[in-house]
Amino acid sequence: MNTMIHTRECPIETVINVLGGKWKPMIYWHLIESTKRFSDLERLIPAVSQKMLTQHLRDLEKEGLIVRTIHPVVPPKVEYALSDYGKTLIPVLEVMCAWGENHNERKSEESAS
Amino acid sequence: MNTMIHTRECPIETVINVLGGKWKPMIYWHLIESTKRFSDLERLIPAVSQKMLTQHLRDLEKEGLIVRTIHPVVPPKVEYALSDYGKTLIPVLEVMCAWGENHNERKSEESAS
DNA sequence: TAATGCACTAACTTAAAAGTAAGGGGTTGA
DNA sequence: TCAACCCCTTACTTTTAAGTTAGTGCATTA
Repeated sequence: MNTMIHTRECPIETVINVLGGKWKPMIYWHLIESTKRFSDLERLIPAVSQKMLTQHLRDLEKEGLIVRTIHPVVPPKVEYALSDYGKTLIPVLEVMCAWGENHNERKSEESAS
Repeated sequence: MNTMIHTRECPIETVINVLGGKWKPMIYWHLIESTKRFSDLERLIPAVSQKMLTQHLRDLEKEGLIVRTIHPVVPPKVEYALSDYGKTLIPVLEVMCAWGENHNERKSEESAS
């Protein structure tokens, strides 16, 4: 029995915090397709710095969305994959994605007035 | 015919940008319930500063999610309401909310180990 | 007469996020 | 021998977001 106080954040903000880094949606997106190595992600997202890539991968790992597997070989091989739990975000992403696409449509139409 | 280049952002990021201010989810949330005045929102979200409230309301208005109605009376009366378009975000919010709640559950369980 | 409510705006400061640059350590290939 | 690969870490700077404080103008209320 714990009597801890649940000062839970707003669940919308939770989602935004989990995916809210500048590169997190893109990292997550690539991992939906398949397991990727650090260097794969660097190639797929050329504009991200190593520092930010590391940091965001750590964040996603802490949230339990991805799993980091180190293969003790030389040169080092580290693989990142969505966890089973991480996959539960996919339908959320799909809904967000659909709305976001529509919104982008809308905005490019209005700018083409 | 316009030949503009569509450098559209990732639709996930679109949603995050639209809702991504510190107080935007909460503002939006209160407006789902009903139309609110500026001072109503101040009362409902005591921690927000007037500056940030104004700024976020302007952002949401620019995105077309909310409508600002000025009643030319003294003292001034300004009402904020979700637009019809803004209401299309509700189901997205619901999906995000469900996942976020579950995630918060999960995290408070693991911290109660 | 003085304070309060309303819906802001502007100038400034602080905090958080992201970017930049350099290094490390062991191994293979040229 | 020397660079390249791999997966980072650290220290530092820049950029962006958010917070703080003060002020506006008119009208009602105390």
